[in-house]
Amino acid sequence: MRKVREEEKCQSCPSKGTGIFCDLNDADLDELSVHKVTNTYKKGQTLFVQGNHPFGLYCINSGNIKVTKTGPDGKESIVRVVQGGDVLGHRSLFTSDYYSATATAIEDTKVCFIDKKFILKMIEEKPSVSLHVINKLSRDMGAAEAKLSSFHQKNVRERLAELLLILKESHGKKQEDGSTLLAIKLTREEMATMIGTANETLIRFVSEFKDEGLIQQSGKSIIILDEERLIEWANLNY
Amino acid sequence: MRKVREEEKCQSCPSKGTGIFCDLNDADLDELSVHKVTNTYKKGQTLFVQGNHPFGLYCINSGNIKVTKTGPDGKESIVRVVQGGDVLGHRSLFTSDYYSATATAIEDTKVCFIDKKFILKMIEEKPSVSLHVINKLSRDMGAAEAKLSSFHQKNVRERLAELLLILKESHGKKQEDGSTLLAIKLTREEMATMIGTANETLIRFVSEFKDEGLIQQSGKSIIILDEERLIEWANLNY
DNA sequence: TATAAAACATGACATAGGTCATGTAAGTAT
DNA sequence: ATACTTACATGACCTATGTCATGTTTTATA
Repeated sequence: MRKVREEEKCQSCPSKGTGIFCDLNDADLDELSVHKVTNTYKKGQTLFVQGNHPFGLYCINSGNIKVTKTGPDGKESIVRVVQGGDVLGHRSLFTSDYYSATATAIEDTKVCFIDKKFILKMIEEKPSVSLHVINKLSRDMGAAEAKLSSFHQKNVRERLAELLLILKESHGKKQEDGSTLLAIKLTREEMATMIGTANETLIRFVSEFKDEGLIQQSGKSIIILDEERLIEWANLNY
Repeated sequence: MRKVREEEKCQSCPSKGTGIFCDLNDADLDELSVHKVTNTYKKGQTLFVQGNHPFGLYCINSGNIKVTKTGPDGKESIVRVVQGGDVLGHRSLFTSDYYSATATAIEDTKVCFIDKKFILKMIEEKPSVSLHVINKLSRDMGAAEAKLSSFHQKNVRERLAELLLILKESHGKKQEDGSTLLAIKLTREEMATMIGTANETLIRFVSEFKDEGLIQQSGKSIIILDEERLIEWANLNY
């Protein structure tokens, strides 16, 4: 068995408890450790590109990554954001299609890569892994369909409030003063593409929310001050 | 073992070859037959309702079913259409959430119901089943994300062209004269909610497409006359 | 530190498409 | 066959939001 440095073992992965491999025992994790390689990506670097052929699964150790689709005119939309503990590239892997989206690091990230053959073997042999994959896909699918109906049923202001609440769930860090810091650095342009609007429009509403004391900025990040009122504005489904 | 009428066995299901159970052997199918019940739903009847608790998996034998999300104001959006051979209700089942959408028959349908316990056992024991579920979810997810980016990158006319092409893939029946009948009866209202627009707006563009000779109507259904030009108008990603 | 390049911000203006009103056609039930 | 409901269709109008222009601030780079 290949020698794996202690700090590169899956056992010491900070995302160990949350990912699709969280139910594996030590022996299985050892085997997994051997069949993966760990890479780092700096902000702006791409993990894979729309149209290319998949050859394995990405397992995020740390850092945020955006998944974008590029239209025929070159316009980019963020369809999903993944973070430490998530897997990435599973969709195209299991349909053996080309990647239908591009994954780009939005900050420095550490990512493990597991080759296709091994992950498929894992799926076949370890029900817990496939159940976790199904679970992950189901959740992502739920989020995607929720966004879809929002497009039809909500205006930009409501969708922005909703986005901020979603980011709070996924990236929120509670501060001492009770407010919540969104630990993800997105440009306004990027946020705009997440809710399908123009960046000028998004900026206007962000400013409105600031003026109304719902949010505030800390450098590039956003702090949520008044979640209650944000929930009201979001006009959530229930 | 419970007695199952021959015509209710999964072996004689018209969707047998396409669904998530397509790789099972006769013995497994026999067991599955015992653990399911077959129901029929008339047009307009609901299989399950947003907010309710899931207790099993629906496996569509025949007929089209719409999956809708209802907003806080009561407005309905179709997020997906499922047809014979598809499964339904798997998402909420595996996340053990409440149903996040409502499923309604848009024509008379025949549907099998498999209880939760048994389907989870199946997933654990039959890797082929879980792989097919993963595959199905991955495809649905791909479709959902494609729609998401369309919302941002395309206008209503383009989205309508795209919708017609998608329906052609899923429900198209080639005619002798080379045209393609969409074998699904959707109201204009329903089509409108599928692409996130108002029904008046949708009707205008459908009329435009008719005037331009791209499509024609056969009662409630649509016939695609000129796919080539429709593809051009859809402005597809590739 | 200076300079270039992104990102943020705001005003002016244009327009796609939503809303409302009204009418016709086509199913569905009595 | 007649009434009634639901779907389709089209015009008039309005508004949310996209686009363009311009300026400022922040961040990256030489």
